[in-house]
Amino acid sequence: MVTNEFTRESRLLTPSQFQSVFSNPSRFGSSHFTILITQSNDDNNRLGLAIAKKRVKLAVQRNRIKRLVRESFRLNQHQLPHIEMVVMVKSGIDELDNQQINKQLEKIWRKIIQRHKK
RNA sequence: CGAGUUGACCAGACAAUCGCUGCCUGAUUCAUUUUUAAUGUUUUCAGGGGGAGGAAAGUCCGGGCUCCAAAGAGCAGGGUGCCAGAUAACGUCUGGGGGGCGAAAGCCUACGACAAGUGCAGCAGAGAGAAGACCGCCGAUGGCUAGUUCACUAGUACAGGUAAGGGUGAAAGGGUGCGGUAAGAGCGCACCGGGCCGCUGGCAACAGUUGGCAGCAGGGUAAACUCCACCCGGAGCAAGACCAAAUAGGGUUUCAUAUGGCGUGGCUCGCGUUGAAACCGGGUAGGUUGCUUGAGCCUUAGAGUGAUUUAAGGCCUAGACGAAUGAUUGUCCACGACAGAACCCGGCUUAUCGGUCAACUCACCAA
RNA sequence: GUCCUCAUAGUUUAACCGGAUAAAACUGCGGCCUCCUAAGCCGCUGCUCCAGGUUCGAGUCCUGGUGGGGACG
Repeated sequence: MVTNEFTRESRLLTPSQFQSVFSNPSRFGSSHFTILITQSNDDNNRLGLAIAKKRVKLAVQRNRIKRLVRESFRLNQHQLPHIEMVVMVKSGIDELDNQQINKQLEKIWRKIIQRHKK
């Protein structure tokens, strides 16, 4: 049975968890995203978000981006391998609309899946 | 109906699918206790109902709350500034007064005191403060020159007089008119304006005055120092409290007593704390709590011009913590602005697509 | 989230107690000199972050805003 839930177990919660990703990452990117991933220790995928105030000024826009990333991750998580990832953004992303952001994310997921099969 | 003013309210709607969060109910799992059963910082599932704003923002004021001593005395420092009231409090609000703008409704207003003292005003200008003679006017009086009717007249502009006029400047020591004079001048008078004293109205700010007094007055600047009146202790939920890994900072008793060091705004006082020995146990990472029922909202009635307040009845309306309200699709319309709670309230300020309602003013038309 | 600070040529600093032309160095551009470059010399470049207010007068004083920098678990 496949559910599209997004619980606390699918997130990075503590600073130490974030550190483990930052210490040994492989990078993926697009024009407005940078994604760091490492192999997960158990069966869960974990997502962490790092959206700097410097990159996106307004709180409304930051929230919007976080929601879109989570939503996309939620819908695609079962296709991904068991990894821990941190999503970072580049400046200018707040000028994109929802459809453009979703397209970019889907591209990245495909890249990650392909890379992992090799 | 047109132009405008003020106040209040709303902040796309509906449906389907997939998700997030904590609350309630029921079931389930686990743990503990004395078996039936109860409890819960346990696990999972189902159902129900709730889930960002008018500014949540800037952090500009004011409170609550918490710790520092229970927040205390003095100095320093800061704030406010017409009057009265409202309030928990305010730099906010309400009403009133003065001043300004507008045809009106109405709007704006840091608006105490330069007659307590000190300071400032470049350049220009003669002079910038109880002033001043550059041009001008006069030259009565005194001087000089001339005349002769010799106790006078004319001229000169030397002494000097003069604040009317010109000119300088942001600003030049009441205004207009008449009299007056050598020319002038509140020098005198009339009116206007202002001052002091009184009276009347008002709680007061202030207003009025057909009353009296003195010709009239030292202008501006206090968002210059200052004076006067009133107010303010400091930090902040990363405050603080509790449970507690690693590591090694503490409490009690006795002794000691520098008036030092540290803790609290800047200082002084004051207060707390300290150094040694013995005994006993303590608390960073992390977690829990503080955390939402509150100066709360709605309705009705009373008091008040109003801000507001009193009473009765009803309601519970976000509490997250790597941070919840979303995404996709469809339909409709006026095609959706500014923008996201983080301890909580009262304000102010700033950003903002539009829409609805009420009251009032002016103009036009009709009666 | 809370608490502090700063803003002047392209950059780094000045400008007294508010007083009229906002000063200096480096850089940039144009010119002179030189066969060319460097050096040297001359000239140019400003809404004092923005908007109001106080004052006769504001870079300076007051109020509101904008933008940057920093500290605290």
